[in-house]
Amino acid sequence: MFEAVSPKTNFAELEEAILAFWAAEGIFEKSVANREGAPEYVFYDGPPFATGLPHYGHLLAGTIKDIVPRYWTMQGRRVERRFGWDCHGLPVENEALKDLQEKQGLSLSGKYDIEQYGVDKFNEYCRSIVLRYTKEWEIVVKRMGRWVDFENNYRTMDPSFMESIWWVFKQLWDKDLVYKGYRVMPFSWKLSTPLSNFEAKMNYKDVQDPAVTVRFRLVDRENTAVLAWTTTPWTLPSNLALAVGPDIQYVEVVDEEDGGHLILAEARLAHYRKVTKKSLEVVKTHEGRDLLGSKYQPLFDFFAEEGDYNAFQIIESGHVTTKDGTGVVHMAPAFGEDDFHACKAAGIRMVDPVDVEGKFTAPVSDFEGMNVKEADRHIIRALKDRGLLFHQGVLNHSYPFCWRTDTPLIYKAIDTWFVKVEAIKDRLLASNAQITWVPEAIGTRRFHNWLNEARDWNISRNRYWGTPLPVWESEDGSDFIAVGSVEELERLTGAQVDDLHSHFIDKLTIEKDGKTYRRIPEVFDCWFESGSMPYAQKHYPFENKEQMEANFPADFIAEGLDQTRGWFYTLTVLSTALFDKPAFKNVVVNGLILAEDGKKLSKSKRNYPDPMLIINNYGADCLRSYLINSPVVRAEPLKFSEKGLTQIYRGVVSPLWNAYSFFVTYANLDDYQPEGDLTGSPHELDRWIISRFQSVVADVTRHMENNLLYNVVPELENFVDELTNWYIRRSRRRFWRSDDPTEQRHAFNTLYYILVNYAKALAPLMPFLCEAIYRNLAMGQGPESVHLCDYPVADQSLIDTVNEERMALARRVVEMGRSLRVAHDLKVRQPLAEISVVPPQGEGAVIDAMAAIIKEELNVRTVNVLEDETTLVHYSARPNLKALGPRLGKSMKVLNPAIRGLEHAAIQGLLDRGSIELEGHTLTVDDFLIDRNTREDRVVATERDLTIALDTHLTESLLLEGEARELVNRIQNLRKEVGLNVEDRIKLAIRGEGVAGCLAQHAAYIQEETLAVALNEGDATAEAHEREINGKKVWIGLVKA
RNA sequence: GGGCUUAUAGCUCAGUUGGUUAGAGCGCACGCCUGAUAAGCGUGAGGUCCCAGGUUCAAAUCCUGGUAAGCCCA
Repeated sequence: MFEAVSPKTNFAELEEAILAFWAAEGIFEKSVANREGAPEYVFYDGPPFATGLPHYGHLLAGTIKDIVPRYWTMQGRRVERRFGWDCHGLPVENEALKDLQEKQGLSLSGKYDIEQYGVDKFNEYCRSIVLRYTKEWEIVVKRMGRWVDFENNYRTMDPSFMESIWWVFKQLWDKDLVYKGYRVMPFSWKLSTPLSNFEAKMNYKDVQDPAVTVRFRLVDRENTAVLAWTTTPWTLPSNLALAVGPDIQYVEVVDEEDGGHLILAEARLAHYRKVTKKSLEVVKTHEGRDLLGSKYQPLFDFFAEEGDYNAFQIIESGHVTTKDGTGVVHMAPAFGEDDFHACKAAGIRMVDPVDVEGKFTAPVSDFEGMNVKEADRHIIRALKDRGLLFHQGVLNHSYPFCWRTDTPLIYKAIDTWFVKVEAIKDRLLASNAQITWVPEAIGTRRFHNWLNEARDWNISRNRYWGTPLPVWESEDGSDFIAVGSVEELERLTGAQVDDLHSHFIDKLTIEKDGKTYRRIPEVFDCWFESGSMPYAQKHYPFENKEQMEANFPADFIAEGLDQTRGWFYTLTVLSTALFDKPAFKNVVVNGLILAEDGKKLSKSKRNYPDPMLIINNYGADCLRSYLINSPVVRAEPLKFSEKGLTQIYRGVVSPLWNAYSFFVTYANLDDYQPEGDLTGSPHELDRWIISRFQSVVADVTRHMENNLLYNVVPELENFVDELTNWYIRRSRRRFWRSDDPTEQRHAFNTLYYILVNYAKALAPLMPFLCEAIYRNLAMGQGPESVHLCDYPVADQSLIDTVNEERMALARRVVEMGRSLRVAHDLKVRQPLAEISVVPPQGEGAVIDAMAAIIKEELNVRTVNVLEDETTLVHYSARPNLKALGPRLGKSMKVLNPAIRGLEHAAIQGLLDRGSIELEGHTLTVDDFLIDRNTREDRVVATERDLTIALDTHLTESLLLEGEARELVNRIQNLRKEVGLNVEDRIKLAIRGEGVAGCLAQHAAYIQEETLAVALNEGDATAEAHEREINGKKVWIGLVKA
């Protein structure tokens, strides 16, 4: 006996019971251990931050990361799955700062505050909070059915992980792929720290800033100046160049005030005439490129010596526009990213006279110690006094402010360590070419373009909680030592090292050749850390050397689209730099999950349902299937909708479960045991569903091999429909009538085979339901879990194409028949004498073979195969373009209307003779598409090569039979109304106009269908119910026998 | 501003190498249901394939240029 299965099972409870079973029996561990010695299928898990709770995006990625490894496990591979945590970085530091504020009232903001609080205390605080949500993560991830090892997880803050990062860095160092440079970044002088671009975007304000237009006097032109405009006057003392656009038109105008000549963009002239109320007459025009190389006098002489190093000349920059200003841009390379790059290209050195608190330093002696913003007005005054100020105005604009302190940000060059990505660009592209991307365009276009335009990678951060850069700098700044392991550090410093965080190692100094080396202050970008994951999770090369090398690169990873610039990139850069290989061979990229209204998921707006609520309502299997059956698996956005879940539930989960419940119910009634050859039934329907199932297995296997997960669910929906709404519905009686035990056994064997193997095929996608079905049906035979089984293989010998085609034709006839009945208001309960079928060429025998099914489905007495259809239809013709087009080309222009104009008789002639002459061409039947058009006086339907007609003439006999069926229907409804069980026997009484004739013919049929042991005998009239049949009244009474 | 993606029925989406009358589900309308399932079954209506050009005998499909939305970068 199988365990009874209710069609109304609570799936959430069922899933939890299965989770308990997996945990108790260690099924996940067994699924890995069972494949010991088998070829590995290598999976890398991208580490999330545990500073927040998991959302749908994580659940989706987790589902993909579960389905694929489960599939390959069943295909015989050993798949190790370790969870990882991203522990370092700014998000953690910010969380810590917030926490310290809330819990201890400490308002630490910026470099000095943190250093005063103590980097050791701060880092340890970060360490203490970084894993605080891991328990919640584990609960949700497990509840989704994801199998992943949380115990042997990796953490980017583990000493072993950090040591491998050092090793990776040292490799790059030794390959000369690391250098120190500058980068212009948003900078908070209040916090004395650079901010990320992301942080800089967090607090924009509308403010008024001074907008000054300044004269830069040319050296070799008497009384001529170039005008440049800026909203940051404090950067003018650091000016080292002016930039123009080579293709921009410039004009030279006369300033009537002093007769001097001024140069500015033509497009900006009108603006300046307006604001200065001067006529500024044009005396000359210049192309931007003609101005390149012109020397000018520096505004101030603080950095006059830079003139010897290419400064104070006009250079070009692609960023110059004529939207505002003068079309000439003042360049202070320390304070603008575009300035920095343009000056670097022109060979100009950088000067930075502003300290970390935003104050001018000694070289700018006039303003030394003054905050830059405060200095603005003093600088303007100085320029005015010296006649260099052309115009002074005010600009309203949106400007970034520090999100922590609300002070204006400045842009400032800071020391930065880079990896030379540009130098290895070709190798990166070569690595990418070895990766299979789903969807393909991400790899061939998006990622390819990104690599192609890659700039050197800034790997250092001026923060605290991270893996320190293992670089020690000599006191005079002339020499660096890079350290690649703990052992090396211990050897160089003589100290014992247990923890690599900065508060443990920064005090260690290295003495070499009489010089003292101290560690530089920077820590790694956390992307460098996660990009080192393939090596660091194994503590490579300090441990697991052979194991790691044998299993690199990964077979598979799966992450979101945002990782194109994140993990996908850093993995690829490091693996290519180190080993000239990609870090992964296959990747599935998922898109963004949005709320139902198309907006971003937002906790505060509550525009999406809580994941745990969804899981409890629909089950994790349903959620998994929904997520996987959506555009999000092709890297497009998904609007999360509960309706979509209902659809999966109704379309796949519920019918599958009901089919299973149906099987168990009847199998138990007849004490069925699977025995013998389960696929040996000769029955048409059995062979059909078994054949269809092989195709499904073959298709799903193909999709899984290619990681095309989004193709899987539609395949299943279609099969479930075929299984329940055709196979089971058509086979129902075979399961409950045991007059032919062999026939019944075939039916049970078939359905048993389908369910067990379907459970196996679906197990990676719906691990819970499949486990439940498998465990009940297997009855202790075979492995204890479906996930320990091998994946089913499509058996080609069971595929019967002829059978499938026959069934498809029969289903088409039935569908068209139903459509005809509805269109002509002929209800199915009324039997009809005959259906005439004009089958496609040569398919007459098929219709004969399928006649029984057609008769029953359409309630007709006979199926008549017609060879000549012309009594039912008349013809029209269209050209078969696929055949004619390539052959006749342009002639189609005349042939097309000629063919469409052919009359019925002409087409009939074509069909008889096989060819026709038209417009000078000889055309055969294959060159045409013949349409059959129904004649309006007949009940005829036609569709492509198939035509059917219903004989609607109702004889007395047909009417009586129809009446009998109506009676059965009313009686069955009554049985339900009075609360009888399906197996209860009844005594029946029927009275009414003209029912006598019907009863005389069909009493036995009525009794059999309604389980009536007596008809119109004895006491059954007591409770007579009035009903109507075809406009006539009948009275029906029934009592339980 | 740049790169990529998307645009097909009221909604969510399929649509193969260019080929004829472009499909599904939901929703809607009508009908059906006691022997698994009302979270069911059947039938039907519903389309300017974003716009404009181009290539071609033939374009939802290929090309060019727009428009709109999304993601990433600046």
